[in-house]
Amino acid sequence: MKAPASAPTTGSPASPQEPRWLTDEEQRVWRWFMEGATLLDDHLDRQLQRDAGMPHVYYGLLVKLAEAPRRRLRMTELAMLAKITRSRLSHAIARLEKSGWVRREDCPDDKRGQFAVLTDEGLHVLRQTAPGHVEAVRQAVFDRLSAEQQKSLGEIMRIIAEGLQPAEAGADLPWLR
Amino acid sequence: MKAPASAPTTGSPASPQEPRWLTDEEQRVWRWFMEGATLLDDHLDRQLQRDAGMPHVYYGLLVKLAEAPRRRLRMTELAMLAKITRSRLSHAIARLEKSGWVRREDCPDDKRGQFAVLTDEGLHVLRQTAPGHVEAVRQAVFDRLSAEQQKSLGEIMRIIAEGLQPAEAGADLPWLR
DNA sequence: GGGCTCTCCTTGAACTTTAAACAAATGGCC
DNA sequence: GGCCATTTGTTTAAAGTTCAAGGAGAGCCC
Repeated sequence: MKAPASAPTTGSPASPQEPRWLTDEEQRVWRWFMEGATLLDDHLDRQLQRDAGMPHVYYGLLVKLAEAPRRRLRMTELAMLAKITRSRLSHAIARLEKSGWVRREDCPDDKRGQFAVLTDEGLHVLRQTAPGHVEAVRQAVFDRLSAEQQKSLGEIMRIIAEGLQPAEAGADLPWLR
Repeated sequence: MKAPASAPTTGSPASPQEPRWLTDEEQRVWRWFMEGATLLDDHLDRQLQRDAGMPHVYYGLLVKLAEAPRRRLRMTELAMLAKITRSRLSHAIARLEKSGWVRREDCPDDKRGQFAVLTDEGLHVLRQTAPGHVEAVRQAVFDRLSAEQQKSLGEIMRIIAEGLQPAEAGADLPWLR
């Protein structure tokens, strides 16, 4: 799907080395993966845009804040938890601030630092929209999979995720993971 | 992760019905899913942006065109295959046209219609960059999963994808799926 | 303290995506 | 033929994301 099918099997490897093409079976897996992931993310994005007035990623930010100690997190910490760049987070928080769901606060210890703080209004939106969102996730994913499949899915995605975590990520931030 | 943990189990269902919250275990699965999918897509996006000068979705469009009969597809057909809106496709093709990798062609049968055609140059870029891309996919996914896991992953994602396919999609387009 | 490097976060421009509105062509129906 | 709903693809503007650059404070070494 994403790449030409199996390889024209060669004898000795050439200089740039014969690419390890995907087999037909691997291609099928890969195609379903991309298709499922795309459709799911688009679906949840539309659901949240409609019901909560924000994209999926922004919703995820509010959730992280809601779970944090005083409903607040340092920008860098939030960025790492949400797996997005600080730049993207800056823009996102600016938008959420404009919507009144998050406010910024200076960090007393470090004058460079900023906290993103979930406002009462933000918490309210989250409470209002969480049920609908969980239901959407359930209908799209959990309702359709057996207990075994759910377990597999978790393991598989954990493996993939951990493989892509920049090795040093969080190594020096003990309070992460 | 995406939603508060398990439910304050109620006796009788309330009016808007007690939300079917995710259990802790489901939450873990869901968190790894989102995290893995996000990291993987970002990773491949960066890989292709760096090596091919285009985002992952655009690369996917070139692949679809390369696999199509005369390296060409109607806009609507391509949009359905790639699971994107026609609007998005219009913009994408405009960009790819500017890069010289795709050209538009009028449809003789239907004056509204347009074909997107993969140019020789486009095919060349694809050939150049496919090996690197497959390798990236392999390293991030297939090299890390057992045969069993690969099979599970395919099945699971197929189930999710098919559940989200608008039911009528392609029903009237027999040449699709 | 002075100088150096690194970290924290923001900014602006370029690019991509979304959503809504639209023109043109088709196809069916009378 | 004439009308009307639908399909096809594009366009516009607003929203979101990426990339490279930069200001400002912290940390360290002398």
